[in-house]
Amino acid sequence: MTSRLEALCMEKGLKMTGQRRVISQVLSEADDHPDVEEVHRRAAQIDPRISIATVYRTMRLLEDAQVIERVDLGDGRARYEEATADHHHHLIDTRTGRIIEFASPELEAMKERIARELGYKIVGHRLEIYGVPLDEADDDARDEEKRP
Amino acid sequence: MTSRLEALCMEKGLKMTGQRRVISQVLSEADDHPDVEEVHRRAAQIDPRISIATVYRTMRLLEDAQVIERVDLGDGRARYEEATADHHHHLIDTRTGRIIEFASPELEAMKERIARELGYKIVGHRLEIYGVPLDEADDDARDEEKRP
DNA sequence: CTGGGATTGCGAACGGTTTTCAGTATGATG
DNA sequence: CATCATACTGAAAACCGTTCGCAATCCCAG
Ligand SMILES: [Mn+2]
Ligand SMILES: [Mn+2]
Ligand SMILES: [Zn+2]
Ligand SMILES: [Zn+2]
Repeated sequence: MTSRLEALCMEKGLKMTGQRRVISQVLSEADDHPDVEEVHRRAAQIDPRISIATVYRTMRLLEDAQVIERVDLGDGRARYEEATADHHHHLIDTRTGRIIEFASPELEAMKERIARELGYKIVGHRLEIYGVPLDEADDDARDEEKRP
Repeated sequence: MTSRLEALCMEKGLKMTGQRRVISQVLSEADDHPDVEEVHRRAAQIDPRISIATVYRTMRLLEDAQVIERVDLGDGRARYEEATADHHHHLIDTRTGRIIEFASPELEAMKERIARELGYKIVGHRLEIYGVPLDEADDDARDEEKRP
């Protein structure tokens, strides 16, 4: 069956090759934020003769076509997720690497207001929060108390 | 004369070499967000035999010592600025590359609240806004009207 | 002054990404 | 359904910012 992303690609008039079909499927089934190597790993499980170069090329193609979005989480590599109607940001658990998505209309509005006050119209923005679970953060505080 | 950053380095007990003095001076005099190559270019004007490897090493040293801060503006390389008491973010003019600094306690508070609601304590965060001047943005809008 | 650990310059190595190029597959056309 | 121009692919090389290994040099506590 054709995946969500494959359908989207056809709508956009992209030439559908076997490789693109496989990569589209992988990305449609993903509910995380895989990097290129991870996409390649998953794609290779479906068709082992897909090269990493093709994955790189396809990710760029899909990004330019606005089918997927690049996510920069501060580790050296690009991560990706399916493009969605609803905009969101990421909170990264620095202990586990777990990624929590969140959206905040108030925050978006505030950001918009700040730009306007500076005389600018926003064309893009980036926000990530790095954090540790509140209970484990307590542990940290206790640790520091013991070593002043 | 010893630069602000050189004094700071000595306070922190870092061994002061000629190269570190020059790089400290360059960074003290900078009021922008230079990348490593730019710092090297400026340092080489003072002492042409400073190598880029030493600049890389020194930037990391100063960053670890919290004397400077790394700024990630989304172009592939690391940029730096003197560490200041007051935290701020950057609005990048995508037309000119100009960087405007701004701070917003409300925004920081909101971000803090969002993390708390998700059960997290913030240990770091990143926010950049990319924009175009409001008047030029008007031009864009007009352009699009003419080509619907 | 001096000795020895820290620092430097150079070039090689690195990791993620892009490009080159010759061979292959796609899908529009007849 | 066969043909064919064209776009795409795999493999390897190039790229780019950054780090590393090593021998030579420098700092500074004694
Ligand atoms: Mn996401
Ligand atoms: Mn700044
Ligand atoms: Zn947002
Ligand atoms: Zn902030």
